[in-house]
Amino acid sequence: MERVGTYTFVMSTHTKDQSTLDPTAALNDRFCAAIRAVAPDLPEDQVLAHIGPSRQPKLGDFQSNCAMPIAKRVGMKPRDFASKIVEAIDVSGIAHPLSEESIAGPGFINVSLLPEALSTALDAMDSDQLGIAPPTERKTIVVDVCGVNLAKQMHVGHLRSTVIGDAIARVQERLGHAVTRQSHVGDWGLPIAMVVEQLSVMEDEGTDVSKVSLAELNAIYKKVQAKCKAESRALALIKKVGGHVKAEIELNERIADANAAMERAKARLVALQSGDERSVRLWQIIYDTTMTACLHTCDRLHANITDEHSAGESTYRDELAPLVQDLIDRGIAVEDDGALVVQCEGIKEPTIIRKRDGGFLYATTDLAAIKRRVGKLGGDEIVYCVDSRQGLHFKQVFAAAHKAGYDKTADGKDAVLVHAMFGTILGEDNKPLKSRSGENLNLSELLDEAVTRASASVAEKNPDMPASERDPISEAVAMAAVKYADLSTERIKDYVFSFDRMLAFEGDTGPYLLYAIARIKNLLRKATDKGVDTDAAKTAEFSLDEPTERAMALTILRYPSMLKATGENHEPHRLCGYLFELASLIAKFYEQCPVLKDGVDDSTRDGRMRLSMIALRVLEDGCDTLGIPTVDRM
RNA sequence: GGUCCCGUAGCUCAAUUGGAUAGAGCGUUGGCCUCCGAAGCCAAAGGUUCUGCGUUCGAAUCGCAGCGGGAUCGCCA
Repeated sequence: MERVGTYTFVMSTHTKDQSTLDPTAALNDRFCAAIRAVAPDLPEDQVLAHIGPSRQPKLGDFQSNCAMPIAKRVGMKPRDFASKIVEAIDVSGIAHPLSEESIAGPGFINVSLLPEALSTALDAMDSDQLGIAPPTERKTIVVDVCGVNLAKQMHVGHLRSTVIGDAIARVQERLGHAVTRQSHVGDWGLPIAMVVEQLSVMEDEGTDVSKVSLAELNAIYKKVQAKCKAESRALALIKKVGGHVKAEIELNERIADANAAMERAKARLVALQSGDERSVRLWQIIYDTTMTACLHTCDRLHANITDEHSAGESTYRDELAPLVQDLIDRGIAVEDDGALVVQCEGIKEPTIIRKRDGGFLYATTDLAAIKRRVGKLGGDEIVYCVDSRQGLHFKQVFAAAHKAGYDKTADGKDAVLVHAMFGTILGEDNKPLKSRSGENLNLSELLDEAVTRASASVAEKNPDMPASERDPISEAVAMAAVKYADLSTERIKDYVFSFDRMLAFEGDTGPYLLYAIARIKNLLRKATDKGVDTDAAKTAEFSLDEPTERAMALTILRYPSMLKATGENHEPHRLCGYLFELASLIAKFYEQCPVLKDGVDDSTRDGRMRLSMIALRVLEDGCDTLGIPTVDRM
């Protein structure tokens, strides 16, 4: 076994290792051997074959770009070097023999697979794992997802963290890593204390606060938030400009009210944090009400986020003081203008971990979270799927954690800390998506509208379908549409939310993927109805004569490396793009390569059925890996 | 002002991590349903990849400068 370039493979031909049957790995093997023969003095770490799918399908199935970089190293012209490679290489059993005609442009070497190599590779991939081998090194990856706040309904801002975060986690799971999701619930700050305070007032007035809904809590949250917000800036302005005395008195009264409310909230926070029984009971009501609704929405979104993944800020409460003390003791945290801060190299802004009044902050909790995630949870890599606006915050926290050594894993390595940031969801006006009144858009209402729209389309396409069958389909189609729209663009970019586009059911959308799946499933049902032995087709010889069939086969073979690339930088949009490409090929195949129609001989029929079945499985596996629900018919 | 992110077809987005003639979808124009689902397929038109310089066999991609847009910058979370 040796590791060359980016591929690990086995030389022996008699073992049934899947990697030997993967044409990319096999070609890599042969090219590297040829490179060594032509340039024996080349250092081993520069023996790179650069094999990839062909950029020009007319010229071949694969290409090697090895000639250009290596030719320079050995002082040859790229085309001359390519000629030597073509002369020296042995591609027997894999590809058509190479010649001068295989070389194009500055030195690209085009390779066309032998039909039997293609079907052998497909055959090797036709297993439960679809060609995805266990990782050479199984890592523990902690993914920070969702992150709702207590007493607040989920809004569009939580959509991306939940959908992308879950997809990132699923991809790593699919690649064979141990994944732990963590939802950093905002359950411990002053805002929550304000709501607790308000609930206690309501309870005193005779309200049964255990029956308060999340919507009501949300309203209370907004109300108390506004109440406590001192309008000192406005007052200063009036004083400066010289406003009416009456207005000034009125404003002063409001500020006094606000200050009083703030004082009560602070007192309540102290009571809550010191374990006051009534405060804790009221807090628990808020927690349960919020989380029940949140987890329901996650479930609806097919995001695998459950109670066990919730790790609220409150769970760190006993860890904060010792952590801060540790940082003081080791001289990592220093006092600055009354506050306690950590200064990190290369970052001008200090990370504040304790306020002048002794209170802890967002960064303090996140430091404790890193410590727990690396230490107790054993994370080798911690991925934060959080809004890009928190870029500086995570840069600071990561640097501070590193300075303190909280990122040291059990075997002494530094855990990889990644902020997998995402952009804002915009409205059609290119501004952050808000409701007409300027508030955050409620997520479950947004999903409801998607379902309503999907349902109308499903009903239109299937007038005779009973509602009992239509409803779950509409739900799945709507979620697929919303999720695909969120996942299919580069996550760092903002994107414009458009029901019309994502649910138009045309083109590059979630429903298009579902449609491709539904059509093949229908085809297989039809086959069974016609009395075709579908089990026999599962082991039939693949039909690969048509260009579309070959293209499908080559695309299917790319699945494992595509998944790997998706996991590398946590970029679900790569997998989306691939699945759309595969679905497009399926649609083309469906038009051009009849399976059950008259005039198709049995072996072609079975060979096409087998190709369809494996394509279907890749598509379903891909959707599942992204957390996109699928349907049998639509 | 400092820092970070973004700038690709009329619109919304890709581009296998530096590779060949920059690709899709929507929209536009024109074809294809007595034939496995037309939520589909085929074809056409549409580009100075914001600008300039640089790095090299080769740049949308890397570097520098500028322009335009967004975010963020000590006691909220």
